[in-house]
Amino acid sequence: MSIIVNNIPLTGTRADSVFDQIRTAIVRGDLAPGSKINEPQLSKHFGISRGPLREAIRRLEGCKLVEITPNVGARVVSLDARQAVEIYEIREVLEGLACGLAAQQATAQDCEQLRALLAKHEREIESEDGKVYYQKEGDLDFHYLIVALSGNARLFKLLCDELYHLLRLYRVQTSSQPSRPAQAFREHHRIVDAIEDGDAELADLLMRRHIASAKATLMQQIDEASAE
Amino acid sequence: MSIIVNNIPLTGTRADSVFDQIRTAIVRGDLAPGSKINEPQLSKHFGISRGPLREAIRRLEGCKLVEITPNVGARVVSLDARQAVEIYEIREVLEGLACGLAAQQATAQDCEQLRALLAKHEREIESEDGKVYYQKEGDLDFHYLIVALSGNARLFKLLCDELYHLLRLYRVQTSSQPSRPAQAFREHHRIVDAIEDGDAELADLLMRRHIASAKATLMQQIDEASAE
DNA sequence: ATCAAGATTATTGTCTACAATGTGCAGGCG
DNA sequence: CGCCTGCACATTGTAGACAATAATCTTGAT
Repeated sequence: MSIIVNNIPLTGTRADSVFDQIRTAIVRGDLAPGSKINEPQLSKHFGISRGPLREAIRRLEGCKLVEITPNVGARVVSLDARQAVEIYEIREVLEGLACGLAAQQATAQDCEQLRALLAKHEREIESEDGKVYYQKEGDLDFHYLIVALSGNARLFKLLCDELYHLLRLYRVQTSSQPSRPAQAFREHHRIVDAIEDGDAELADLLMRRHIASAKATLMQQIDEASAE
Repeated sequence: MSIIVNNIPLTGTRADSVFDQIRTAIVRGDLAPGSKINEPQLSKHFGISRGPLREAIRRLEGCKLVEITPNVGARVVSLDARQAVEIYEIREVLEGLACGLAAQQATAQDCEQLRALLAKHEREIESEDGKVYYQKEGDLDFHYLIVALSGNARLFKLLCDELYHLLRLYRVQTSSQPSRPAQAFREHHRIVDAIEDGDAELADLLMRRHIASAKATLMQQIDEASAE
């Protein structure tokens, strides 16, 4: 008899389930960055023993979401601005690559899907105060889809299973809300244009610029913070 | 009282030690790609219980060196040519980034170190049949140093703790020996030239080309193999 | 003879208990 | 008064035993 959550049967082990739950808790900010992970306490909270919990923690270490010190324990990672910039530098080139590959391989149907996604975002922006919503969820959708279209499975895992979680953690940690949604929306359209044209070089360039903008915004915030 | 091996005190836990040993065994080919990891057997071999061993395996999963199927077990990853190309695509842009950053930040002393490394490689090539040696060890040294000079710690970890191990695994798996050492040597020199000039854009470009050449060689081998 | 169903074995998943290490506090000494 | 020492506690690391699941083998029927 397997447990059912959200109509999805949990096929995995307890360790897998707890891994997911802790990861979500971390990226949502429920577990404060830098806070210590207490094994007896957490195992009691999830109703499992320390064995599977420790396995889950090791997997979280693989995702770079916790840092383990031997004989001391694990702590939730705390990203400073410098590290966030490092991640943006990496993301910039990786998503540029993904976008270029997507431009080479995307079918007409794929492009349609991209357009549909942008249209959906536009409706959301125009209706309710979608500005917050857009960059928070919609932006991610867009980037996910492009990376998926790249056809490079390892690239997808690297970006979607690791880097995006880390960036989300940073945003929650710093309570930074995404800015410039209107401009981002225009940039997204141009990126899709390039993909439709099969212009890999341009798609690469535009995506890099798109992310470089976000990086620049971040670095600007850092400068302002350090100025005062 | 801590155990001493090779004059280096083993500060970590048994799980850490076993993690290192298994990782080495995998990338050296001692554990065949695709082979199943038997927990009772391995734990007996290392003289530890299954608990720490399982933690080590979870960490190996984080490095992408093993794949775990719930209730079935872990297997050493087996990379096919397509996956190797995916890794090269990623490596290409990441090392391009690293090289560009290195060009921006390298001091005169850093450049000296790079030159010294190349000189050492040259001696090794000229003396014994260094052609094999060069690309096998020396090439890695060169790339390690450049990535270190980038100043991006996360990039260093990503490349040196993950991707390089995977590529080494692939080389062992396919028994592919590195080719074109002389050309690679020239390319290395030009890359250092660009770094010395602080020309980030050129350094980025040259490093990308350098790795793209290796990628092309790989893809050519794939084509030849599929042609017959 | 082949396939399927059941039983058996092996392996993974989990739990509990114990050992080893780190942490914090109290008391004594300079 | 401050600092060091040593004990007590908490937490992490490890081991072994048990439960659950998958893999294998046997057996029987068609």
